[in-house]
Amino acid sequence: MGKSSGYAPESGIKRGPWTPEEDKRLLAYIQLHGHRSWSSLPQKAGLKRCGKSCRLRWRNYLRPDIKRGNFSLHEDQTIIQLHALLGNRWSAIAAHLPKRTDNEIKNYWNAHLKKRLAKMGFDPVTHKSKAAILASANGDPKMLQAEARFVKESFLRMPESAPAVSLFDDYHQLAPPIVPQCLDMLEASAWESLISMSKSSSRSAALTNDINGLDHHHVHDHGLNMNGQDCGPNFQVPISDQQLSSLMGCDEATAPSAATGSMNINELFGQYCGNECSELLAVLHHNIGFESEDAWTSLGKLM
DNA sequence: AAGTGCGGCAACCGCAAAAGG
DNA sequence: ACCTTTTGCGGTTGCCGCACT
Repeated sequence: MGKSSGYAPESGIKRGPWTPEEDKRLLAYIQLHGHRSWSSLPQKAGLKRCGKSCRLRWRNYLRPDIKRGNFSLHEDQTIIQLHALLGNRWSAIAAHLPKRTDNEIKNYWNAHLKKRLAKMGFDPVTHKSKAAILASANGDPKMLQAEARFVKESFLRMPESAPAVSLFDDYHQLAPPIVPQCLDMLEASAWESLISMSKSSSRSAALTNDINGLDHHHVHDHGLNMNGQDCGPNFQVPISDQQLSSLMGCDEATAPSAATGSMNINELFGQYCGNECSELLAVLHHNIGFESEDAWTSLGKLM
């Protein structure tokens, strides 16, 4: 494993996978003496490893307070949120996920979450929808304006659900004073797409001004219909088959039909996320907080 | 059953920051 | 204040096992 494995006779230092015997020795030594100096530890413990390797093995595998195995939905959510805030600062992210190592989180991100976000049409680096990035690249002033407003709103938003451990104890030390208590990029990206889609709809031209005047909190809290009127959580958004197909990145012919020209918001998320993202849909459900279970039941049928 | 391709994960490397002399 | 050593972090690599042909 690793870049170079096996025994390096010239230095007497062993590399590669750890054997159970080595694990046992390392564990026994640390339990007895602690690990004050990794550089001298291998010799004292009778291991033909470098201190760095011993430290890594302890940190990522042998430590007693390590949870291994599948990540929970809540952990997924926390990682995505923290990554949106902190980027690839795995140790900082791991600090907020008890019993998970930075290495494990990094691997999990690269192997699973990154791909899942990409599949949903979000850029895993910026956590923005690819449609918005494209519009930004094209310099669409309306989109840029909307995006700026959206980011601002996201940052000013107060939390509805706390992450596994309060991340802002540390975060306050790194960031300017005005920071979000909980920035949910998933939600933000989803609403961003939704709003920009509504704004670009030919059928909703008359609404554009109305929607321009609304932020996603308003939408979240009240919902709005095609006329920009509050109408509860089951509000409809205008969407054409063409828009839906472009959103989903497939042919109009193969995309699910929007049929009536407007979709229930929950159905829209179902279409948008695809049928393979039930977990993320559940996260969205949790964060966005729709009260209508019926809508989510119908969404379940979609999947 | 054997071969091949791919994804997941453990472990390594290089660099930077912190600590110690 | 400077140099050396140690520790910590993020990126990358390569083995292993599973799925597919």
